Amino acid sequence: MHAWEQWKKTFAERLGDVLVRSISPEEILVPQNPEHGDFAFGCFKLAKERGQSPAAIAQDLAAHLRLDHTDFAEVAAVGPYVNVRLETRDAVHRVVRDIETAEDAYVQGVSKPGKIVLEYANPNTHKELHVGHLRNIVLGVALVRTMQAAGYPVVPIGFLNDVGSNVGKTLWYLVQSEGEDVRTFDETALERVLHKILPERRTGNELGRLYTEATRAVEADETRKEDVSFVQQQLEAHTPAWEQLWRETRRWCIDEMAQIFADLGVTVERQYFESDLLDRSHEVVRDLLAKGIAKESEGAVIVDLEEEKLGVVVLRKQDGTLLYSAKDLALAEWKRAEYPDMTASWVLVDMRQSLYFRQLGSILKKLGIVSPVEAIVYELVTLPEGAMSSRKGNIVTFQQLRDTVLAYAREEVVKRHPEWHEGKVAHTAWAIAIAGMKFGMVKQDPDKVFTFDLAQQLAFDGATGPYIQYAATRMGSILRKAESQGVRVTDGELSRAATHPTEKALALQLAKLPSVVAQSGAERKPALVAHWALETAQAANAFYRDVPVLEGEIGSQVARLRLCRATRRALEKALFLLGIPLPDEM
RNA sequence: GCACCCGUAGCUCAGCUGGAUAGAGCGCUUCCCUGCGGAGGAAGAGGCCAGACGUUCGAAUCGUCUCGGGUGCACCA
Repeated sequence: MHAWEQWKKTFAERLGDVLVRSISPEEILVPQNPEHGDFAFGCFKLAKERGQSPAAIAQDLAAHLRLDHTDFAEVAAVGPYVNVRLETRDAVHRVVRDIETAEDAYVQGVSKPGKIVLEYANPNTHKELHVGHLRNIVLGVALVRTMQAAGYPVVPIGFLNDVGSNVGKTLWYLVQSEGEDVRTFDETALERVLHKILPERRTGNELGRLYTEATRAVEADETRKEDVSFVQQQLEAHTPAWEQLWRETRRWCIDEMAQIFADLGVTVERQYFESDLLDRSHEVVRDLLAKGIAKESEGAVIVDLEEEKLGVVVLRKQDGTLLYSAKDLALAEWKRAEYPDMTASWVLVDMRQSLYFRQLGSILKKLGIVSPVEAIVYELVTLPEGAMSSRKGNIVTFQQLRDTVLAYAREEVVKRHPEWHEGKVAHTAWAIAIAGMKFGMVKQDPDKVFTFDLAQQLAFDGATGPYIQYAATRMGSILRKAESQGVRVTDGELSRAATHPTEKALALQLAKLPSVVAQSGAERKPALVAHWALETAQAANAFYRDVPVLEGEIGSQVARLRLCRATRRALEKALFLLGIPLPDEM
C-alpha cells in the first residue's frame, strides 16, 4: 500500500481504537491550511450522535490517541478537528522509497475485471482536422492512459468515417469543377481529373475547401442535390471509377491523419473504417425493417422512438443512401463480434451527439444487445467569435495550430540554447509544443466549452504544460550537476536529513499521485492528473527555491537528490498519462 | 416548445461524494539573478460563488424554482 493510503488508514484505525467503532479512511481529510497538520478528522457527526460538542470530542480523542510506532509525530485538537502531523524525515523517506521501489508501477492500480472498448479519434475523412478534433484526441489519449494506469481494462479503438455524406458531396464538387459530367464519369475521366490535381493539392485541406464550396453551391441551387445523391449512390454501389476516386482521395487524408495521430500519441488496438461495413449496414437496415423495429416514412427508413421521448432516427435517406446511424449499428454489431467479452462500449464524442447516442442505445436494446454504446461526451471547442464549422469553413486547422506553436517553441529553445544541435532543438521544441497544445485542453473540465485562443496556446508560463516540464527538467539538471561533481546517488537507507517544510510538502504531494490516478480513472477525469501535475510543479519550484540540494554534507545531498529524482519520475509519469512528453532539458 | 450542459476575481478556470479564513493562472501594481536554469519566485489589489427559497449544527458544494448563455430535437456526424 502506498504511503498516502497507509497514513489515512493508520489514522482511521487509531481513531477507531479510541472510539471502539470503525472509522473509514475516507473520513480522513486533508486540511487546506498545512499549519493545521497533514491529516484531520472532523468530529461533527460524533457530536451529534453523542450529544456532546465537537470540540470536546476532539479534545478527548486527541488526548487518548496512541500514535507510537506510526509515522505520526504530533496530534492536536483544534476546535472541532483532530489534526495529526507527520514527522518530516519519515514522510520524505517513505515516499521516496515507494517511488524508487515501485518504479513504473508506482501509480498502477489493481486490475479491474471486464473489457471496456473505447472508440475515440473518429473524424471524417475528406476534411481537415481542426482544433475541435484535437480536444477529442487529447482527451481520448489521456483517458486511455489514466484509466489503464488505474487498472481499468480499456481497449482503445479507432473509427474513420470515410464514406459519410460529406464525401459524396466533396467528390461531386471535385469532379464537376474539373469540367467533368458526373453522370458519365468513368475511368478515363478519372485519369483526366487526377492528372489535373497537382501533388500539393492532394491534401485534406484542399478536400475540406472543396467541401465548403460544395455546401455553398448546393445551398445556392437545390437541384444539385440530385447529382450529389447520384455520387453517393455510386460510392455505395462500388462503381469502379467513383470507387477509385474515393480510394485515392481518401488516401491523402488517411496519410495525413496517421502522421497527426502518431504525433499526438494516439494508439488504437484496431482501426475500423466505415467503408468496410457499408454493405453490412444495408443489411442491418433491411433486418430492422423485417423485424418491425424500423419502418418506411416519407420514402426514408426510420426508427420511431417517440414513445421513449427520443424522437425519430433516420437510417436510410429517401435517395437510398445510408446515414451514420445505420453504420453505427453495423459497427456495434462488429465490435461485439470481435470483442465477445466486452463489458462496456464507449464512444468519445462531443455534446451535440449525446441525444443521438441515446437513440442508438435504444435501438440496440431493441435488438437485444446487452452492452449498448455509451457516449462519453465533452463540450465543444469554439472560437472567441463563435462556433466553428467545416461546412462554413471557419475553422482553425490542427496544422495551422501546430505550425504556429512549433515555430514559437523552436524560437524560444534556440534563444536559450544557441549551441544545441538541430536534432536536440527539434525534439525539444516538439515536446514543448505538444505540451503547450495539449495541457490546456486536458486540464479543463470536459463539460465546459473550450474557447480556443491562440495567444493562450502560445503561453508557456503560468498554469501550462511547459511550466510543468520546466519544473521537472530543473530537477533533472540538479541531478546532472551532482553527477558532474562526482556525487553518486546511492540507494539504501536515506540519511537523516530532510527537515525543511517545503521538502515535506513536496513529498506529500508525490505521495498523493497513486490516489489521484485511481480517482481519475474511476471518475474518467484525466484533468485530476493535470491538476496534480500543476500543484507538484509548484511544490517542486518551492523546494528548489528553499532547499539548496548541493550544499551541506554528502548524506543530506544524496537524500535530497533522491527526492529530486523521485519528483522528476513522478512528474514524467503524470505527463505521460496526459499524453505529454518530457524533454531532458529545455 | 421539450431535453441536455454551463453560470465562482476584469479574463481563463480549480474547488462541487456538504465542514476550519473561497483557490490557481493570465492581466494590473511593487519587488527578487556573483547562489542548483528568470519558461522561475515573493508580495499586493481584485469575490453578496447568477438570484430566490428549501434541507442541515454547517451550503460555492445537495434539492426545487427563476434568470442568463450554449447545444440538440427527420434525411450532416
